[in-house]
Amino acid sequence: MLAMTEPLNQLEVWCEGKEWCPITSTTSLIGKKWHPVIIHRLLKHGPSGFNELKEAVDGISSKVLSDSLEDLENKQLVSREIVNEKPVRVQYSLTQYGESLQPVIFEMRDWGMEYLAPAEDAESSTV
Amino acid sequence: MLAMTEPLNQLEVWCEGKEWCPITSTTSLIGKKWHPVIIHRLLKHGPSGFNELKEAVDGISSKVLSDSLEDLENKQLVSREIVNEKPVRVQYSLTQYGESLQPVIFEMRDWGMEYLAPAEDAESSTV
DNA sequence: CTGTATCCACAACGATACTG
DNA sequence: CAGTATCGTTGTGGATACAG
Repeated sequence: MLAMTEPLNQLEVWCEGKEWCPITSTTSLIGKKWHPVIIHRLLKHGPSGFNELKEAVDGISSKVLSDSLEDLENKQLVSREIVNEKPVRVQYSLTQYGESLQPVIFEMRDWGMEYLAPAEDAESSTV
Repeated sequence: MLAMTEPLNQLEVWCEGKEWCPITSTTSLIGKKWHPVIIHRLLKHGPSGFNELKEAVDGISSKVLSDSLEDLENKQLVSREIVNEKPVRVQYSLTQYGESLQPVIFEMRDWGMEYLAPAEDAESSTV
């Protein structure tokens, strides 16, 4: 009811008619634990260095971040560029393809904000 | 509470300030392989039986579907109701909470539709 | 029809330490 | 700064068979 009404008809065929499923396809790309957070960070702050990401994500280890970035690179969602040789400086950024995920990531974020936010007594903080 | 513009500022704090992250929280709920597809199916077709889901999802085994549904139940996203005793009939449906995920799931689906759809020469299918 | 019981395989994650 | 090397643990999924 949101936007399109026509193109979605195809969906019924693909998704319920088996064989190919847009959702399964999408999760196969961003379904790993840290992928959405990493992508979100890149969406919000633009190109970032390895350690910048490591700080921002919080909780992720070097290895897992490294693995995740490599995976995202293979999937063409993130690009890796060496900016400096001396003190090695690498920059990770979203490809156009990766940026197209913005609506998905933001929707996930917004939902989490609305339904999973830790209890906040802020409203009735007048007490 | 849906259309918020203010609260999002909090996000920067929570998500980049560490500690709590809406995206990580969301993926911890629907981040498993089949969860999004199952939810999507329930969104589109409403309450369904076990085998109905098994058919619809395509590729999922009894065990994994069972495990997934149990997990979704524990997370309060899906409710399980026994409709009939004779020939056992069970019905799975989304809770209100689960239904609230619609924007997220649809966004994933739409993105997949747009960017991952298998090449279609449908345009020139006049043959 | 609606599951459970097993068992196995492998991917994913995490902690720690080390390197250019 | 930007990773890699190990190693171990757990998670997740898949195949098959069986059961209420």
